[in-house]
Amino acid sequence: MDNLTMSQLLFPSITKTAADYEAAYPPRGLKERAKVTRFAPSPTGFLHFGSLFAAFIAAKTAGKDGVFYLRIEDTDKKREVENGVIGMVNGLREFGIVPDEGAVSETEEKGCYGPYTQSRRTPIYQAFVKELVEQGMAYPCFMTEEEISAVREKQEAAKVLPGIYGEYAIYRNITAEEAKKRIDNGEEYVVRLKSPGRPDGRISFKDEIKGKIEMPENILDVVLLKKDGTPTYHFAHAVDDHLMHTTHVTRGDEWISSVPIHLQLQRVLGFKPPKYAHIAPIMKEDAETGGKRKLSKRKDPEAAVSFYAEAGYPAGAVSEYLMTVANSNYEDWRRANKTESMDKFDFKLSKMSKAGALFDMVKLHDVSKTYISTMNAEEVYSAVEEWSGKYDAGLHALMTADEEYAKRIFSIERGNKKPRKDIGKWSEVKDYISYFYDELFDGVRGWADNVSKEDRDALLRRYAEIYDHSGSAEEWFPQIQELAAEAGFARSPKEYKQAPESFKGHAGDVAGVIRAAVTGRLSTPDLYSIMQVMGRDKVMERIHQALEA
RNA sequence: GGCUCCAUGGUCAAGCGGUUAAGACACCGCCCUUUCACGGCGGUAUCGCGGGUUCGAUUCCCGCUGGAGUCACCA
Repeated sequence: MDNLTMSQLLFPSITKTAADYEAAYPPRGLKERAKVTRFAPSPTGFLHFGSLFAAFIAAKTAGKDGVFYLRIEDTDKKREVENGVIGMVNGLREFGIVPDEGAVSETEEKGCYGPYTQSRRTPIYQAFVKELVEQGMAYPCFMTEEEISAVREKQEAAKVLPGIYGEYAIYRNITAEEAKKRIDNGEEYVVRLKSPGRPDGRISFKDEIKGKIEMPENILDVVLLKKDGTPTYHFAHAVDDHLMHTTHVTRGDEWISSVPIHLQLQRVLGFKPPKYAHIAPIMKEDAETGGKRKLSKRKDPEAAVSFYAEAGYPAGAVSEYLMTVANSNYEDWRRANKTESMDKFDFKLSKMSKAGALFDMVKLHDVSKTYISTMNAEEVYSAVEEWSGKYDAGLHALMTADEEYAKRIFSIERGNKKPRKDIGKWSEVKDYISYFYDELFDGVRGWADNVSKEDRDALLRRYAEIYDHSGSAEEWFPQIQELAAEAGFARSPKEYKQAPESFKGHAGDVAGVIRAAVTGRLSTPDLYSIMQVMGRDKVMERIHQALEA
């Protein structure tokens, strides 16, 4: 009877019961094995690469038959940031992650299992706590911060488990009368679980990624409701994931140690626990210690998802990388299914690695190169146009000034069966195509050292005379060979190798001279195509410039 | 410190009692080639240590070491 008095005292305005909410959140009518997952960030406005990874995993786990939703965990006002939700939603969408349900912006959401924003669910949590109080499973605790830290100090000195439990839980058996007196007196309190855990109890559960995990049972009287009536993460997790029918909780593995609390909460509340999949964090080599550590928002620019957008890594390429990290067999699948959508790949939580992988920027770059190599000129153009619009006004101006020209540049060695794998990120494009634009061209960067200056100049002068811009690709190379032969170079590498002493070099070296003059560099895509795109005037101009230099 | 997880090349990793210990990135070499790439072929390089169990351990068990996580009215 006292419990009932207590629950009324604590929650006089809560009229709905747990059963009411159970009825309001009926089971989802999903296919037999369909999974329900979620991504549940705090709306800090900062999308961490690790968070993106977690969201990615949750979305892939749900797949097309399941439901993936976005829940905003904003129970801590101190962490809140303006427009954090919309920032999060937009960040995810850039990477193709669009939740089936949940928050859409600060004020809107979609789906029938909401609200999906915890700050709007306070009465729900309180209804469940109220019920626990009625059952004598929860109680108000009036300890002050000072008292609690004094207890902790004592416990640490005595080398016993720190926290509020057993003899340290001094309000565990507080009467309704005393509670009323204190409340009337203006004292603040939290509501704690009256933990049924036994000191020597053990629990075990099967993690979908890590396998069987065994741990001591929870004996702490954890806080359910903070003094402002708002739930703690633990309690909100238990209630929300139950009501929203989450089947698989995917989250960072820093949560493993609180699983005993969660399991206990679910048991006390009469909920069936979800399956857990604890994801190992993406690590970073720490230059200072030489060891590994989590990718840090503070120290690592690449921890922010915005970093990749700025560098110009296509979101699709980042997703490809994420998937190779998540399921290493994805790479093999991708090689065998070059043009398939990633959605066709059978992602498995059980294939995830148990240990944290080191973030590999070099690998990302390679994945991105391969990804971009499959794009056609149109796609590359619009990506570069969009990227430069945001991050490189100079490049953007060139792109839009002559769209056709830019597209012809991007079409070189692209869209064929063996596409060139050159661009890794959009920020590389400017330098890569700089010689096509006089505004960007910075002169000859260096000559190959196997051709003397006299020979070079002679070659260039002669080439300027014979250059035929209207010639076809088939006619072009024989012309180079002809020029080579005239000047004492072999027509082919093979011919040169047979008698190196009788030649100055071979046709390739001659082409190299022309390439350096026209583009300023030793390494470019197919020269004939480049000259065709550039136009006769620019080609001749470059050759003459090189001669004068 | 207590509790917990993890441990194969420089990196990501396959492996699940017997293998020449896959594959990818990076690196090196060769081939192809008008250059650069792409591609093809090949190469360097890995089972942390010590005990068991076993005819036989990278694989199973224990210990050690190392790394990571967690011990809030933050998530």
